Amino acid sequence: MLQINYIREYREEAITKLAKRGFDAKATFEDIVAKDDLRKETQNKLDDILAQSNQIAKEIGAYFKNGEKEKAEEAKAKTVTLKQQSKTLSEKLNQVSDDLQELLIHIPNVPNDNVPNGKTPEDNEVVKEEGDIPKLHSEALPHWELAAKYDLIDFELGTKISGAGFPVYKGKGARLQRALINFFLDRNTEAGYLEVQPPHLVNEASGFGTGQLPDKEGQMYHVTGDNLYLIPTAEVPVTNIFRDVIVKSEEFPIKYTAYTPCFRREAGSYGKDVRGLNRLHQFDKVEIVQLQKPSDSYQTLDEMVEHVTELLKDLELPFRILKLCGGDMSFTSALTYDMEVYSAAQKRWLEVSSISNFESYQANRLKLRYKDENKNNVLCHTLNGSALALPRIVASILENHQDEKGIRIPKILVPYTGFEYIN
RNA sequence: GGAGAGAUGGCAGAGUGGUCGAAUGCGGUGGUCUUGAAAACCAUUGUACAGCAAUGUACCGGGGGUUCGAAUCCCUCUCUCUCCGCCA
Repeated sequence: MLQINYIREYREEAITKLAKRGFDAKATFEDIVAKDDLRKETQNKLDDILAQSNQIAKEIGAYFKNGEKEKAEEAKAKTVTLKQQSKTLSEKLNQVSDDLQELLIHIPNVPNDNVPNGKTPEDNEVVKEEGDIPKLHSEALPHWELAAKYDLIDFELGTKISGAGFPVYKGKGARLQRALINFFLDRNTEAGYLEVQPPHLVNEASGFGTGQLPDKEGQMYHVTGDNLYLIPTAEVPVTNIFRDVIVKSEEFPIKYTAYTPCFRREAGSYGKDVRGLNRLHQFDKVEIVQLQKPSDSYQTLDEMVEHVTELLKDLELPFRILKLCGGDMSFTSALTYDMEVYSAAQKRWLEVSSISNFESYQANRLKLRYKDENKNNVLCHTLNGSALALPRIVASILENHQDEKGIRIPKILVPYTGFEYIN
């Protein structure tokens, strides 16, 4: 959520920047400023009435104490109008504040200046491409066939138990998953991230804090009996650790990592996008989250990209880094890098990480602040990224590392899997 | 699931209708003392909105009500704890 003072101060600039993501903010901003003016005006009037009421109440107290009953009754009479006025004004204030909030939460984050122009994924900017795309032998298979051939993943079994998009990992397939989780967590903690295990179901306030609610309600599984949501990413519970918190500036950078399953309804997806491991309703992901001082957050973003880059290199996967264009960025992000691995049998790039700086957008919803040098409370910047999402990594390992004998496990993972080959 | 108790500032914990944004203790910050530290002593120490400021207003789990006046009384919701039951 943007800060009202930011909108007031940088209105034209913000309109221009938001246009980059195809959002026309002009009319909304006008409404917002007008509503905010009205809010201030109403608040001032109300404060004035309340001040008068408080004054009279004090006087009445004093009269009673001195036994001056008539005077007290006289004063009481004066409060009748004030009471009526304060009631009307506070109702109006509530209404105006609600309206204002409603307008504010539907404005996406302002893109950073470095965000490329564009509307669709084709407009994303490739900033780096690394690793060799393997030349597969003639019998090479896509990962869903490899998974069946070596009995690593049973999609039909998952469908029986739950439905499409809920695979069952078996044997070396399950072991590979566990190896990846441990590898990622080890590397993240070595890089200074604190490992946490957060809840997998969150309440409404948490969903609101990171921006999933109210707009993306349909993306999450909703447990209506208890009004809880299954997390679509560990970003939600981990970032919400800091909801309503004022951190000390010397605590920066605050770095957390968590492994969680992620649950996504993915309504409307179809075709090759959902084949095999490409898009699932439940998948595993290790997430990294950082809180930073505004002045340092972009340096932190670069560091996070670098960290994930190292993971991909160590997994011996060809990958590329995209800087997302305005039209392809998520609602809450100011700048996002996507990391994609190449899946050689499918001949497609698969997104395995999305690393974003939300600047103060989430922090404003979360009321997450820090005390600066002048002891003012200032909104933090929040960042997060996948390090990494498992299924597409698995898909890419299976496809890229297949040969006539089977599937070779990347060297770095062998200590975790306990085997070098799947065959 | 049944019965009961409770929710107050960073923490602990007073406060049952007026002078309470809230005693006291701990913690934090600044200072005095000290070669330095500890101890002791003194001072200070919540958040938000409006305002250049003085200051005003709001906040004692959330929402509503009674009253001239609510942390305090009433209603309601949420959460926590204790005991019993069940159970990984």
